[in-house]
Amino acid sequence: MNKFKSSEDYLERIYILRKTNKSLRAIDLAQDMGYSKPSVSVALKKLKSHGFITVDENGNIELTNKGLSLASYVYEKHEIISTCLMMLGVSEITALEDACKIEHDLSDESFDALKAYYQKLKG
Amino acid sequence: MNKFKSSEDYLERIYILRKTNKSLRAIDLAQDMGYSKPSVSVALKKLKSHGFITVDENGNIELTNKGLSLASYVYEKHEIISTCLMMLGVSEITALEDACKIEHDLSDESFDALKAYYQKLKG
DNA sequence: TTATTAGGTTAGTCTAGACTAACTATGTCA
DNA sequence: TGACATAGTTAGTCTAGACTAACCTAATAA
Repeated sequence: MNKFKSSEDYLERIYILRKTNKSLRAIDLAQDMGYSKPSVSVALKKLKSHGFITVDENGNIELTNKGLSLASYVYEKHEIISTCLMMLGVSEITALEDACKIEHDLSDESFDALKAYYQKLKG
Repeated sequence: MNKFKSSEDYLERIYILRKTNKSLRAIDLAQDMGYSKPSVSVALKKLKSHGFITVDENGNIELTNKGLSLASYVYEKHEIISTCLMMLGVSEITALEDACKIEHDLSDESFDALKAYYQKLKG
C-alpha cells in the first residue's frame, strides 16, 4: 500500500469531484489538488495504464469499476478516520488533514476494527 | 513532519535499542532495521549534521538532548497508537506495524486527543 | 608478516513523485 | 487570417531514501 499513496490520492479526489461535477478533466484535477499540469498528466497516464480510469476523446476522466472500487474504499477510510478523530475532539480541519495521510497507512484489519467501533458508537 | 519519516524511524529505533543495549553502532542498527550499511551510514550522517545524535571514536551512537526529545515523542506516539488499536481488537503484530506508519502522520493535535482518550480509559 | 574479517564510507544507481520549460493542438476573437 | 488562450504532453531536473560496488582502516589469526 505504501507505494501507491499518490495514486490513491488521485483516485479519491477523482471520486469526490465526479460526485458533484458532470465532467472532470486533468486541468480541473490540477487546480483542485494544487499540482502542476505535467504532474497530473503523468499521474493520470499511470492510472490509465493500470486500468483505474479511462479518459475519453474530450479529456473527461471516468473511474473504471476497478478504480471506483479502490477509490470508494479509500474514501470510506477517509470518512471514518476523520469522523473518529472529530469524536475525540479534534478540529475538523486537522481531522481531515490527518485522515488524508493515515488512510494510506491503515491496514484492512485496523480499518475493520475502527469501522466496527464507529458503527457501534453510531447506533 | 512528512519529510522526516525516515529520520524519525532511525531515531525511534536508536532510542529503543539504547534502552537495552550498552553500546549501539551503525552495523547493529543496519542489522536491526534490515537496511544496508551504506543506507545507515548516510542516514546517521544526516542525523549527526542535524544535531540529533553523536557518534564517538568507537562508533557508539548516542542521542543528544534534541534527539532524545524527538525520539521519545515518536516512541510515545507509537505506544499509544498501537495500544489503542489493540484495544479495538487489532492483533499485536498489525497494531505495531500500523503504528509505525501512522506515528509519522498524526498531528500533535490529534495525538493529544488520542492520548487524552487513552488516559481516560486507563485510569 | 601476510591474509582475512569487521565496520564504516564514498560514489554512483534507481524509483516515486513533485517541478519547470517548451512543445503541440485546438478553439476563439478581432 | 492571424494572434492569443486553453488543455495536454514530453523532456529533463530535483529530492528522499533505498540499493550495490568498491574502497579504507583496524584488529585478529595463520
